[in-house]
Amino acid sequence: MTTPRVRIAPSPTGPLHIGTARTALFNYLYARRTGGAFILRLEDTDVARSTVAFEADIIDNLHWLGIDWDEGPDSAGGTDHGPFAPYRQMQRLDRYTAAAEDLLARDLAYPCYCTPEELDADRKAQEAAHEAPRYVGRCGLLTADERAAREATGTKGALRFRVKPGKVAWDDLVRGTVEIDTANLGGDFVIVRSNGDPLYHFVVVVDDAAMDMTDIIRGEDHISNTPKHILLFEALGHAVPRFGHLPLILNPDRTKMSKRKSQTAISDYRAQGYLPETMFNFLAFLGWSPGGEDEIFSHDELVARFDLERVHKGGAVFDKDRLEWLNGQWIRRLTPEDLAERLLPFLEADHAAGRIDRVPTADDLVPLMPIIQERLPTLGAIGELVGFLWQDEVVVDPAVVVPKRWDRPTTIAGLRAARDTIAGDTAPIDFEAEELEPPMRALAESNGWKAGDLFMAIRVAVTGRTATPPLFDSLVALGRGRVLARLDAAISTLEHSEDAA
RNA sequence: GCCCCCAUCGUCUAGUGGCCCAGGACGUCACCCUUUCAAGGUGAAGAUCACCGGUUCGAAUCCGGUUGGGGGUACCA
Repeated sequence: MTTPRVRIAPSPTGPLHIGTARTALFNYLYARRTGGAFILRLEDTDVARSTVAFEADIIDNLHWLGIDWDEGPDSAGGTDHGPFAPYRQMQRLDRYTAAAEDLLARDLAYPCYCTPEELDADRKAQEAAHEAPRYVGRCGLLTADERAAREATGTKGALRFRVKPGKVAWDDLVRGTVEIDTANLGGDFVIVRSNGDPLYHFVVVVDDAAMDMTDIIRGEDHISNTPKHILLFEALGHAVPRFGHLPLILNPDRTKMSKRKSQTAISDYRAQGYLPETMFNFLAFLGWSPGGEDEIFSHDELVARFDLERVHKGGAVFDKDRLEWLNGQWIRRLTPEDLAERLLPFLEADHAAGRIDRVPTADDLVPLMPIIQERLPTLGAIGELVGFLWQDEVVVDPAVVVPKRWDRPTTIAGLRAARDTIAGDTAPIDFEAEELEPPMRALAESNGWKAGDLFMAIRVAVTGRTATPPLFDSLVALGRGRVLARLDAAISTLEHSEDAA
């Protein structure tokens, strides 16, 4: 058996899509598992919609996920490496032209001069007769003289591939035998536009043949295109590769995952603080599972276990809740240093957006990791969790700072007592969590307060919010000076908000 | 319409003829832990394996049909 050669061939007409990433991942995993080659090829023939920015997004995010390739473009707009370079279709146009001329010369394809109006009329007639829309083959019968006459008038024809009657079957890598009658292909299909641009079905096969692909692993939405591709491989005189069709990734309503109904750009997940480890792990489990009950697998473990035979046939809904849970699992597996490092860009973004007033260093962050690591669903949630640490001042809502069981005067008294205790007026204390807690509990007890109420009042006064990491760790992180200042500010706010109480 | 694919808890899935009146995970609920929020622990609810017929001593697993869902039907990719 020859070494497998597989590829992912995205169009740079949009950012890296979840579905494309999953297909890339399965191909990558298959190549790495079998010792084969994984190739990236850019299908940029849709010039109007392709951009280098999208090219960069695709390459960058594929790398971010931990996927690399043996042949293909190294960077957006850069050079390609590999024995079959170039790997960008716009740089391979001469090959499509040559292949098209070859098919034309062998009468496996013919020029079609039908106008859009004629084609439209055909379609309408078929629709009225309740027939499947198909090209009627009008131009397939033209003689050489008739063609010459058309050309003489300056009419440029599109090139149509002759679909031969019969059935095309293949042994799908994930579904077993699939058989389709070519009568259902819609007639002879266009492979080169009248303006000379080669079309998808044609270029994909010319390239897959030229690049010696052995296995075409792609989405289920390509099943009905496969007969066309097989016919083209045969016409080109090339061995037909194996095909494997992956189940679709679905929106919650079970339709094909789309930008309209779901978040589909990998870059968006990245921007929200999902780890590449999470995405790699999660995507691998969409339509595949290793069989056991473990669900958390690293890149290397996945490479070691991946098996095309265990790929499912049914579509899989993209479950964001599950993604978030998995991200939490991966975040908790990071070392404090690593987590702190990865958090920095998100803090910078919060700073740029004005949500925090200064950005801590990684060294500032590391000691905080024990109290935030298990509370972070995504890296992007850092500001929401402990942004109060880097804000110059917090807004305290008088209605929120008063605990449910307390009234305004009690809250003022409680905050004052806490302030004095921390300030050391009544009893000097070291500013460490273990040293802070006992005197505060004693304070609550001597006043007949529930410790939880006192703590909540302090929490809101100092952080502006009701949900935070453990109170005393938060106070220590803030520092004595700022804690005192915020307590004073909160007390003052309360004193001047009689009606709110 | 036509062609094709698919079908186990709400979701991701285990299961390849007996170990399954179906196991795990997410989510949900309850309890424990607890200064809040998480995390963690324990437990619960949740699937007559879409339905109907067959094959078999025995079917979620094999076969046929039905229903449902999805995909495709371009001079898009």
